[in-house]
Amino acid sequence: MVSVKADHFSLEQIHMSGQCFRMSRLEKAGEGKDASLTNAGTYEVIAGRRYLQVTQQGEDCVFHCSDGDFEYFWKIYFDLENDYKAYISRINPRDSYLLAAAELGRGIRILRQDLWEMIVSFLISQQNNIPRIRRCIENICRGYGERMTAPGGEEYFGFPEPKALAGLEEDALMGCNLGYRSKYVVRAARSVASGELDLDRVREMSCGRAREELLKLFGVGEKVADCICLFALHHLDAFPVDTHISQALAVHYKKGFPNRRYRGFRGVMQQYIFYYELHSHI
DNA sequence: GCGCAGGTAGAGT
DNA sequence: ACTCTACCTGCG
Repeated sequence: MVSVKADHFSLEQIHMSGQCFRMSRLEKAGEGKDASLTNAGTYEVIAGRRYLQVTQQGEDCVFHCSDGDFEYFWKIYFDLENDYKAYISRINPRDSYLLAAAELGRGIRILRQDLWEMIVSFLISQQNNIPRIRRCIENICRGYGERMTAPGGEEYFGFPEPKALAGLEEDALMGCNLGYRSKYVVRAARSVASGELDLDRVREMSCGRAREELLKLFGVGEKVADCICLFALHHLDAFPVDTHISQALAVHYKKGFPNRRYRGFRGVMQQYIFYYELHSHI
């Protein structure tokens, strides 16, 4: 168990920001509606083959893991060392829209998630909704991932390795409710398993080169490539434009988003806008 | 029943 | 270089 003070950090907001599809609030007796009001709760997070329970009450976070796992994995995963207040302070004081978005989502962090898992997750995300994306990924893990037991005894499924999916028929994952995205995932698994796409090399690449490389995958377009760059490779300048962002830009940034001003951390601003568009709606 | 949900590939101008 | 459309599925 590791206890830390985490100022302006919110598991709930990270959960609701829709960047991580294997994070869920654990329903415990006695934690009803009140819990969300005080920003308190316990979440279960599965990342690749790892499992974590983490509890937050206000600024106090308790990670239910060893010191080593916290220091060398989860602290990095949650980007706890990064100063997001510094990003927010760079917002144009006259941009009331972005100020409001950042204020609402100030507890968001850009996670450092597994590359392969993000490739699959965002292949599935296209023309889809978040609840179903979660179900699709859970189905894939249950069907093809390894059954694991956490130190605390919890049973869960790790995310399947490329090898485990590469041998499937292209439409096999329709059984996991992926629909037409099945062939995208199977073909991506083949590309990685065959070495055609070297994930370790992609990790070493610049944002632009990584994006270029990811775009070669069947089913990966600009938006999905940007999501992978942002949520797996932690290229904070990546700025995925989906339907929500596109609409927000059309309303609030008719002259275009101020890319110059936010260069280097545009992806953080993207998340504030995305979160705001999804969760501030009246 | 119909449109939409964190888009993309492929065909047609 | 654009614009248009089909595409699985489930929820309002």
